[in-house]
Amino acid sequence: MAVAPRRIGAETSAPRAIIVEATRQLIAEEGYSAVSTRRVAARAGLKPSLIHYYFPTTDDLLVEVTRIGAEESDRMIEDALASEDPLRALWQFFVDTSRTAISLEFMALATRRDAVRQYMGEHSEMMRARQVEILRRILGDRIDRLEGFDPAGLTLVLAGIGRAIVMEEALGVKTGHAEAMKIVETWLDKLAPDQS
Amino acid sequence: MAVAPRRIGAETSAPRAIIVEATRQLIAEEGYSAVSTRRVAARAGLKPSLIHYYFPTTDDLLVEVTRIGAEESDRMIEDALASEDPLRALWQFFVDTSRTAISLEFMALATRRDAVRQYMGEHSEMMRARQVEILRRILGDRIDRLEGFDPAGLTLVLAGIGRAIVMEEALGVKTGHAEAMKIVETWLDKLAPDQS
Amino acid sequence: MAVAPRRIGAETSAPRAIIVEATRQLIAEEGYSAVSTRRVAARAGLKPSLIHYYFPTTDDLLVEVTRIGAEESDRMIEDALASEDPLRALWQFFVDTSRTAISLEFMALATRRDAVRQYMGEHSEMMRARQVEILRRILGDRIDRLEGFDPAGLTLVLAGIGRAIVMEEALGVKTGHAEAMKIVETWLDKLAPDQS
Amino acid sequence: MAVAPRRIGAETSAPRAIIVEATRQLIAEEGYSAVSTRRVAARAGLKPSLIHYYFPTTDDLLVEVTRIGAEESDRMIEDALASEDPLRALWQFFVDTSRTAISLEFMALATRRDAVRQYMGEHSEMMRARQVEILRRILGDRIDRLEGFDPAGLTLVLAGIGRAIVMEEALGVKTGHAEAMKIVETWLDKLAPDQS
DNA sequence: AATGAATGAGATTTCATTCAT
DNA sequence: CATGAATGAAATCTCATTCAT
Repeated sequence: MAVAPRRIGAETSAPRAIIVEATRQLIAEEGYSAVSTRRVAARAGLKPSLIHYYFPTTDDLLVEVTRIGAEESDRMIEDALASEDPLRALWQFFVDTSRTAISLEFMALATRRDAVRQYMGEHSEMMRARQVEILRRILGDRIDRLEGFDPAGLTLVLAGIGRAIVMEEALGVKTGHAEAMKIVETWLDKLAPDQS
Repeated sequence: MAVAPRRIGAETSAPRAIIVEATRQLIAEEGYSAVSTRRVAARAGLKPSLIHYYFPTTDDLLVEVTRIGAEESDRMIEDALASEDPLRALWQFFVDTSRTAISLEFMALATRRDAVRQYMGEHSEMMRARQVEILRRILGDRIDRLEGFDPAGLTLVLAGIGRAIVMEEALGVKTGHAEAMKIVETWLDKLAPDQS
Repeated sequence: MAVAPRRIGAETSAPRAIIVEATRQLIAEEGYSAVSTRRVAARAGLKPSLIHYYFPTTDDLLVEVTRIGAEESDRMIEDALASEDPLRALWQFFVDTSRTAISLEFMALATRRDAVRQYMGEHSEMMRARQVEILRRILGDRIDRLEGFDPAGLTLVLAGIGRAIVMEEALGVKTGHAEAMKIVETWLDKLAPDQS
Repeated sequence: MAVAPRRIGAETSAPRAIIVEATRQLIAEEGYSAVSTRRVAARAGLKPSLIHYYFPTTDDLLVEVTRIGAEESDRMIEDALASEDPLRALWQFFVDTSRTAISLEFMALATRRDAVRQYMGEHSEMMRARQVEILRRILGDRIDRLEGFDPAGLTLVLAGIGRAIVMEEALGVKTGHAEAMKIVETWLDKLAPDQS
């Protein structure tokens, strides 16, 4: 866990966890711009000063929340990759509305905060590599059933389509969603393990 | 255009256009959260009060910038659809870094501002429908060369993949980009008009 | 009518009357602090600049509205004094909720605006004298039926009690209202003309 | 006192008391509309930000000043009711220019601020009831010396006449004041305890 | 007779951060 | 380990008024 060396409060201290969770909720419900010392304190039921005691700057807090969120995503992706039909499970993860919505917030946040961007970049690269590694092993030659496809391209393609669907749903856009999902299903069927 | 009847100042008035352009630049360079009376005024070289004279609320300004940006996108998409290889041109548009980056900002903005979200939703739906209409006519039976594909799904798939590539590039992520582009190129080749 | 010599728009011009009426409504509904160039213009359906064209300063407008309101009160008081039972009619006027509420606004306004205070003072003094003159003539010796009473004191007493009742009603206070009205009725009965 | 649980700073903290007192003076001298962060800070000799540290919203400050002012009135009324000639002492309180002037300001304030109106309404009702209770006990049957009078009506009548006199004095109106005071004196004489 | 443009001032509120205890 | 106090900066918005046309 040795990630942030200059952390002050003990990593397992209750207030610290409460603050991080309150911030996560705030971002999920009102967007990253709603994150402020006061708002977080109010939601956590703690004094504003305590937020700064645990997280000297707002950036520190945002990076930590990003890190915790990323770790949760990691676990979900690992679970997906370890399931019976890893590719289909991965796709389910990519179109999971609640997860993707907050992950888009983190992405928007990354464009504003250098510290967050750097963490997100490194972590995304790492997770992409991890997915590719697993998929390459699991899919093996089956990937050739889709002309021009490669595991690395496939993960990006699925992630991009999933995110687009979730993003557009939030805007009320519907045209093309069912059709896009059908296209993806065609691929998943072709690559499914039981398809001998 | 007959959009905002209570608009102050002619649509072509110099300060109005200057304000909108300054705001667009600000969003492109520093994100939508950088938009504030002072920042816009400073960049536009105008007095802060004048911003509110033309745009009573920040929402009014943001909606206008969104509208102007959407109109520019419309023109680019129409140009793409009217070109020799419409699908490839559309794809070029979707991976155009400068355009997509700011469009992602508008999307993030939409999650925070009701007025922007509504406009974005309606406009996106409209443009999606327009693309589908044109592609359906242009591609005709050629769409069957790609198993499971349909024009409506195709536009979403291309847009999603394009956006993902641009977004990840901003984070410094590279794995899978070349491979994803190769997958798309395979489709574009198959659907290209000259491939009789 | 020769009241304000430096008036610009013709006194009978339509916009002028519309502005004054809009301001009166604004004061009645939202209090004098709601009076501003913009708010008045919005309610009158006119351009903000036009308000300043007719009333160079906000004070000019407020004094005019005060004047018009006072003139209306004058007419109502004159009607009361000319009626069959002038004293009872006067009392009815003093407890008329809608009239008294706005008159209290004018009073609050008077404490803030010198021009309004001066006008209000002079006008109140004049109307008090007018009421005393009429009551003295009408009541004659009947005033002696109330020990220690005098027409001048009587008008102030009735006005004060009426205003207190209206003011307190606005606050939701009820205790003593019915009893106070009963006290006043005792006086009115004693002084009534038909009581030979 | 246990009124505002979320109050920042001890009730006796120096800056807090200074702010409240500065606000009270401001209201007394220039009216409630003169109350603003800047004005209060300037008069209190404190930084504007500190005002909002102690009173997050202007309403919070106004309600507090109203509450403090009401408490002072309470004490004065209790003193009056405990004196030798309670009714005369009460009347002295009602025509005390400095007290009544600011109390009229609070009343005007109540029409604009919901929080103040509610507090004022509840408090006025309570104090009226308190006065009635004491007067009923003290006056006993003597109240019958005034035809049609009742303790509840009497307090309202005295308060209304007193307020009217103070209010009109501020406008420079004089007619009827001496006469009205004479009427009240007649009542006070009749109800005085020593008149056996 | 009317109006659009412009602007300096100020109101209200929120914020991140520092510091002393 | 925690917190109350304090503050400079800025965000959003409203306002009265002036001026040129």
